[in-house]
Amino acid sequence: MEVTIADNQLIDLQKKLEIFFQGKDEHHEFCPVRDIMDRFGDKWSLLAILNLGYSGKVRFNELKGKIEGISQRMLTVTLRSLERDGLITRKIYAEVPPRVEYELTLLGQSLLQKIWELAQWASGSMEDIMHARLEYDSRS
Amino acid sequence: MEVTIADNQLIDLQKKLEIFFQGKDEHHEFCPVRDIMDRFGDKWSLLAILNLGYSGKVRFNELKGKIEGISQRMLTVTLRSLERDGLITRKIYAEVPPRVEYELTLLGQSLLQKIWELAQWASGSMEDIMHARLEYDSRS
DNA sequence: CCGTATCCAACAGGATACTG
DNA sequence: CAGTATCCTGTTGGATACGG
Repeated sequence: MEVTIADNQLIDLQKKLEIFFQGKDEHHEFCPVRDIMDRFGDKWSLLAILNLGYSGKVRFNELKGKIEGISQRMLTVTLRSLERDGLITRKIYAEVPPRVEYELTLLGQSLLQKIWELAQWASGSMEDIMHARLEYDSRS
Repeated sequence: MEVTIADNQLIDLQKKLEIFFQGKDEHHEFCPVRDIMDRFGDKWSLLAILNLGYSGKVRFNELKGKIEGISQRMLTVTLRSLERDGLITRKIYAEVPPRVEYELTLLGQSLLQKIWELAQWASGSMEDIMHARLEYDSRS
């Protein structure tokens, strides 16, 4: 029986998952995963982090211009949440008019790395997914 | 001026982001990222994929038992969406009582790999995040 | 310029009851 | 067993107006 590289990778991953699953309390929430989504499973966090990674240090309205379609309210909410989790810093300059600059922390940069990899996956898999959808929709 | 490894990695990533951002149409949605979230940004998809990766081939109610708190309706909805995107397969056995088995496709396994890496990040960063939160909350 | 406050609509998703 | 169908609630996030 032939075993492909993909097979080996899956088996490898399954072992890791086994350890991961067994590590959790039987009646406790499966936290790390839930926590990922709570961090950037919303509508704007991912885009905010990507733009901050791309632009470096950015002012509020500058960022607002870069994230197409975001409202003032949601940008504030999103940035506050990221700041609270230590993913970005917020620097206020006591000028008139006021200037506020946002920037990724080291922790934020490490998350950006992961998000980037995920974006790569999405980019590379888009075609497969679209094809699968067309087929699925044509069957029903 | 000293340049750390982290600095280099960030600069590297910024270059990649630059290419990525410039590649998109100026007035077009930033798709790959949005698409990621549409794929598993909901409440249950991630957990479903992780459990399918862990268990291999699973029946409906078996999976329902593994994903704590999910309703019958949401499991159906989640699985249908994953199936539509070609991430899992659904095999119906014409028996009485009926048996339906779900399994990750190769595409699904490749996503699982990415999710696993993300879960690792979340696991490793949890402490930092919690610390940041405590500090943030104490300041306000 | 950089927010906050308030109100409101849309939608995700839970509870329950019913079927092939 | 493996789902639908229906109803209903809570939360997300958009629009708008106002404040430091």
